Amino acid sequence: MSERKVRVRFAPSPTGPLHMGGVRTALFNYLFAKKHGGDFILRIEDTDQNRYVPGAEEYIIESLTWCGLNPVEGPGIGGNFGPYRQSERKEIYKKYADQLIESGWAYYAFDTPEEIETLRKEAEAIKETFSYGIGTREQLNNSLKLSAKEVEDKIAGGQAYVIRFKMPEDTDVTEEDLIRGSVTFNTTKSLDDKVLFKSDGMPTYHLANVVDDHLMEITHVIRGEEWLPSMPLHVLLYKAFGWEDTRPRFAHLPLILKPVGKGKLSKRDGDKMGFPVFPLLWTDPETGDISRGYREDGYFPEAFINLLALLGWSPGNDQEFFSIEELSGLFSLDRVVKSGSRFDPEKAKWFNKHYFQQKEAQELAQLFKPVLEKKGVAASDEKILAVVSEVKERCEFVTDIWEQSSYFFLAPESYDEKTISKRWKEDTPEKLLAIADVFASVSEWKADVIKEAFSAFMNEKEWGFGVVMNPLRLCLVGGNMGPDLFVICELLGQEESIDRIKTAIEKIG
RNA sequence: GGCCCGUUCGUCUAGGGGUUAGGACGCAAGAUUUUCAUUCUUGUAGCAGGGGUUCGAAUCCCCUACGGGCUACCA
Repeated sequence: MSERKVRVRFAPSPTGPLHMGGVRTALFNYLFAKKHGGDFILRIEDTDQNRYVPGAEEYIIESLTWCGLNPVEGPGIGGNFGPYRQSERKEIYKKYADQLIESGWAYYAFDTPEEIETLRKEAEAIKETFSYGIGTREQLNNSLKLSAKEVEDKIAGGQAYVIRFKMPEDTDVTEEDLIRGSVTFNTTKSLDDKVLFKSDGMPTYHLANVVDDHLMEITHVIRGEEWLPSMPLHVLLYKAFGWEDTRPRFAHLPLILKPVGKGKLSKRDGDKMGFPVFPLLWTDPETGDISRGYREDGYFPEAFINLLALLGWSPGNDQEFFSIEELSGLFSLDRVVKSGSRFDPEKAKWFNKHYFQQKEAQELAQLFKPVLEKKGVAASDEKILAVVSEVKERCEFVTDIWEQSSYFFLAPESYDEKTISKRWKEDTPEKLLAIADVFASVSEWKADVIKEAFSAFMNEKEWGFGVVMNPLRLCLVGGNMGPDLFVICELLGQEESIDRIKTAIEKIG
């Protein structure tokens, strides 16, 4: 078993957009595969036809692509173990279910959903929980109780049935989870007879997952903690099939929790607190509801991956920034924490800021151009690059650039009230007019030249720099923000700078 | 309710018998920037509680509390 090539799979179900927790599961699978020179496989678990959501599968694939988590096998990619959509493997499962019936590990059950619902309600009424399994199955409508002839007749007669796993009694199932260590479940205490094969001819997750993992030669099942309770069922299923020698090992990842309050991270949290919980923007095909995405919110995929990697895993030292290649070399399951991690949107932003600052102004300028176009602003590439270079360090996202730089492209329409009341004195207009004259006399419109002329004039007049520069900034920018004032002047151009001074004096008075 | 998993600063985490319990985000203060932001420096704050084991527990064991997950012909 140890010499087998590592093969792991990410197996989402296309019931909606992929949650960031799902992306992290994909990431950890991917990293584990890379670390061990193995294969990362995508398998679509669409055995529930009722929950199929159009576009979800495409969304999943696009998300993985954006993150750089490319499977080597999967739908649309191919591979020697396909098909990779469970709905297309439908014929495969029945024979395995039958095999379990023959070997006595499973049985037919004819109870209707309504009958079971009634049982459940009755149990609830006396504050108990109905469980189909040890202790109740002998009283129910199934092949354990019925004669072989009765069962045959029912099936021949077209009566709907389900195939259930026959949970062995009072057995301790112990499994070494790669993250949590030894975990034990007692069958009688905690396991019921799960449906393996549904009346619609499709397998349930439990059967399909075990059969496919076996057939696809999966060596490690790395999935969310919500699957931990069904691990003993899966272990028993491998045993029932006689696949124990080649069966995968399990690793259950801790969950990602809400930033505040109780429970695991959900779509609602993002809406409420203003951060994305999905990698990409998603429009619900039924309701038209829009969920924001990391990509559309301006996150870089490398930042998204980096922050996800550190949610539940750490390298054991103080390093915070990792490329996906680095992660691939460093990752190991025994450094995954056991406890759930609360998601911190603030730290997520900080990660993006790091990658943003890391980028060359040239690249950022390219990303900023479409924003300008959308605003209907025309500017030369040289100017855009110069502006981006100047404001870059005050931004965390590409989307911040406009907020920090709009005044380079558009003259201010209003002036910050607080700055006016604080900086605009009675003699301010006359001083600024004098400065405008100085500006007009500058022969070479360069930041250092302007500064020199300005300083010489200021010294001559013995005016305080602060009392002039702050209102001057207000005229040019509209507020008290931005880079060096003379750099702003240079980028604005001589005429525009002077115009803005005059306009501001008119408007503010 | 039952079963299972977990618990180190507000948050993410390091630390696995002897540590001044380390780092990061956030927050606060100072420096620099004649603005704002950046940057830098410093500070802030934690082993859930109780019992053991031990010369010595954040570290090992038990109990309690709390948190989380599961409990479908959903994945």
